[in-house]
Amino acid sequence: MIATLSVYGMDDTPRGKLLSAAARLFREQGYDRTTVRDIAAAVGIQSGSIFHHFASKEEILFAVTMEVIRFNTERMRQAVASTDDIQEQLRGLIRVELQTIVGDTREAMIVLVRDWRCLSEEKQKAALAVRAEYEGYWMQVLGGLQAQGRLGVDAMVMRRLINGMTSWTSNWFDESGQLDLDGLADVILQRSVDPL
Amino acid sequence: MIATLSVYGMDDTPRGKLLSAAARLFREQGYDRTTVRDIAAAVGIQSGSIFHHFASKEEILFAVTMEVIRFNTERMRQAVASTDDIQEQLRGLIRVELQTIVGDTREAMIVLVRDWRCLSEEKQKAALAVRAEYEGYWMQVLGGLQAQGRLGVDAMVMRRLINGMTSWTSNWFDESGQLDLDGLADVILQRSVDPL
Amino acid sequence: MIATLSVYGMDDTPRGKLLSAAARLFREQGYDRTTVRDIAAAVGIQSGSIFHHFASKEEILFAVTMEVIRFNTERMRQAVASTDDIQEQLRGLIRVELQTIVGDTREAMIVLVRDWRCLSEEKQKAALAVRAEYEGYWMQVLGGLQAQGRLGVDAMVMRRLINGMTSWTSNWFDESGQLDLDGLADVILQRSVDPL
Amino acid sequence: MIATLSVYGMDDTPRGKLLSAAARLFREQGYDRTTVRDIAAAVGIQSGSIFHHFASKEEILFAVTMEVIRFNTERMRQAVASTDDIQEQLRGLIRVELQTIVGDTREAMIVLVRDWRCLSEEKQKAALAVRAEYEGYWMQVLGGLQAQGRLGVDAMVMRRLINGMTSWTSNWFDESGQLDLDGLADVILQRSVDPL
DNA sequence: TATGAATGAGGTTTCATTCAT
DNA sequence: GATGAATGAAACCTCATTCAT
Repeated sequence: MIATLSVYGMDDTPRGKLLSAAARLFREQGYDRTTVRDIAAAVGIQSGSIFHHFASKEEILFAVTMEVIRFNTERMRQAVASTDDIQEQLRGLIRVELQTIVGDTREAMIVLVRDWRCLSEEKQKAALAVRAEYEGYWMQVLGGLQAQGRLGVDAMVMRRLINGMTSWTSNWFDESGQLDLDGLADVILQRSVDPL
Repeated sequence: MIATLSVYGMDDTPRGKLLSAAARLFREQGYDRTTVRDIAAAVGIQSGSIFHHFASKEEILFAVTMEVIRFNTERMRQAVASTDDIQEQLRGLIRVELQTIVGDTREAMIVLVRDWRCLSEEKQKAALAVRAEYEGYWMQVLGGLQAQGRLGVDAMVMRRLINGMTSWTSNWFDESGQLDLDGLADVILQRSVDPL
Repeated sequence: MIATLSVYGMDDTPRGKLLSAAARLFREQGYDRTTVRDIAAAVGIQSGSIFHHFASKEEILFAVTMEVIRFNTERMRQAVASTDDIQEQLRGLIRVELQTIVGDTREAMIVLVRDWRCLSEEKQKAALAVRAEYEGYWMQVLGGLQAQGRLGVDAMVMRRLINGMTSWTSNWFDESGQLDLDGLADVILQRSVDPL
Repeated sequence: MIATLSVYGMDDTPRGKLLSAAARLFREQGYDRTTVRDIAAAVGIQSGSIFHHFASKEEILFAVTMEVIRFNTERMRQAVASTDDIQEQLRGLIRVELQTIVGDTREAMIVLVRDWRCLSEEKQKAALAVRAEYEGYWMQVLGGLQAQGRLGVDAMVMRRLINGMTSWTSNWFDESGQLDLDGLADVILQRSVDPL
């Protein structure tokens, strides 16, 4: 059910390889502890050559951020579009968000959360603007459920609680464990919405 | 109901003032971006003088980490000891954990989560060892509820979900908003455990 | 009265456009602060393409230097040739030198003085050799006046004083001000030579 | 007659030695071509240590600039104060300016002129503000002579011409030559002012 | 204990130049 | 002739840490 597109822009071009390597290194060591030399070495070029592709180290972080936000927003759009049943829409959103956090965009998502403050305020604003669509899907679905009286709490608060549960999975979830991703999504769904 | 001890070690001594200042700066700027000079300036001494109190910058982070873990573990112990009703014990744990994250130890808790990886593996292990008691209280209570069939999911998984919800509050919770801390604790409790 | 030839070599060819752009940029930013990219961008090509026209960045500076020396030397020759009256010859030299410094070769002349030391010693020597003819005209005329006892000071010293006055005009002279170029030339002449 | 104070701030302190070395290197190689390592090596410290004394390389240039302006302004003040005869005052100004350019502050004066544009606009403004007093002495004296009808040209223009003659001496004057500094000053004076 | 100058390794970035296409 | 990605040396600057005073 989950789309398996490769992340926009993280392709086989020099730029794409740089972004993939950077995302991995940022995740492993943190943005501040990853040197431009590290990134260059990971793709087999000299550190100075990086600056033909990105104006600064921060631009690399920004690019990683934007690519992953755009890519995952598109996934969210698809999840909502795939059904008309609002509860199933929520299940889809949760599944996809879990997928983004423990699956193919895992590296970038961890970076996105942890190194967010390493972006300048300007860049944070730009990223938030794109992120708005992503959150829009959540509010649309949770708002609908709240209107049906099935949430028991404000939609925004519920979004925050779900977001906490999903993002925290990066710290513990083991795909080879007993509980699989869809199972976890179901648990979270069950804790979030009352049955009709 | 929440204990209002001051955090152990973050007292009026030079060392304590250093720790408070460091926790705040680490939270604001991140560990890597906070310089020893920043910390020294915040308490009005020279950067070289810091090394009479701590052997290295990392020792400061470690000390902040350990102080807050010990302090909050003691709070957890009290929360469990304050009642025999297992559901009330869980409510207490949730309340206290929220309190640690948005209340008096907020600075240090954010640092604890975000800058965890800046500690050497050795120090991480040492901190985890102390943290074990903290998590022990949770497993005792959640394990009890699971034994009563009131959890609907593995106790460990539930702990992770709750931990996600509580820790994420640092990103959004506003004490001056409509929902207060106890109200939020109740919402989380309700989502976690089935009534008898 | 002043020749209005365009500077040799600074024509409409790619090489000529490069030289003009370089002279302007060197004047504005200094040789060291002007990048090969700046120059390339100013004429709408890529930086790598510059090296089809010049072997190195320094060769560009050298070419600017040589073009302007040759061009202005020719002007000097004409100024001396245009009259037999020795005082009028000096007036012509002063006028032309002022013209080179505040007029059409202004950019290059400022560069010539200020960024002289950016040329290798070898190139400095080569440029000085060509410059010798230029200074020759001055010495011929001032030497003649000194022989007539109308200088009151050694011809070489007088040449240095005049050169100081003329070259310094790049720092202050405003063509739209009250004093025009010929007027200034007359003032300098008057301060240099005693009447018969 | 010429004061032989050592330049303010260019004393035996680390900072003073740094300034002297920097002035010499800037003069020899130009500001842009002088590296922080060069300066550090010249006084026998590591390059990083420079930044305990100056916040940036540009601050060193600025300090050199300001010290020499202040020092020479004080000399000018003394030159004017030393006599009431206006023509002798002018002789003093010329002598002192020549002294600043070929004598003890030679290094810094050449730098001041040639690398002026390497200062940020902000710093240029700050330096000009201090320089105003220096130029004030010239305008006071030349204005006085103009009022007596002994200048034959606007005082401001005359100041520019003299400034050209004096500053250019850095390119040619040889103290061991036939003409000494006072002799040169007399020549310039003679060319500038008509006798009563 | 406190100071503050010094260290020295290492960070990001710049840039003239090269070269395969 | 032109391109533009890559090089690699070197630039300025940062910063945890040391140590004589």
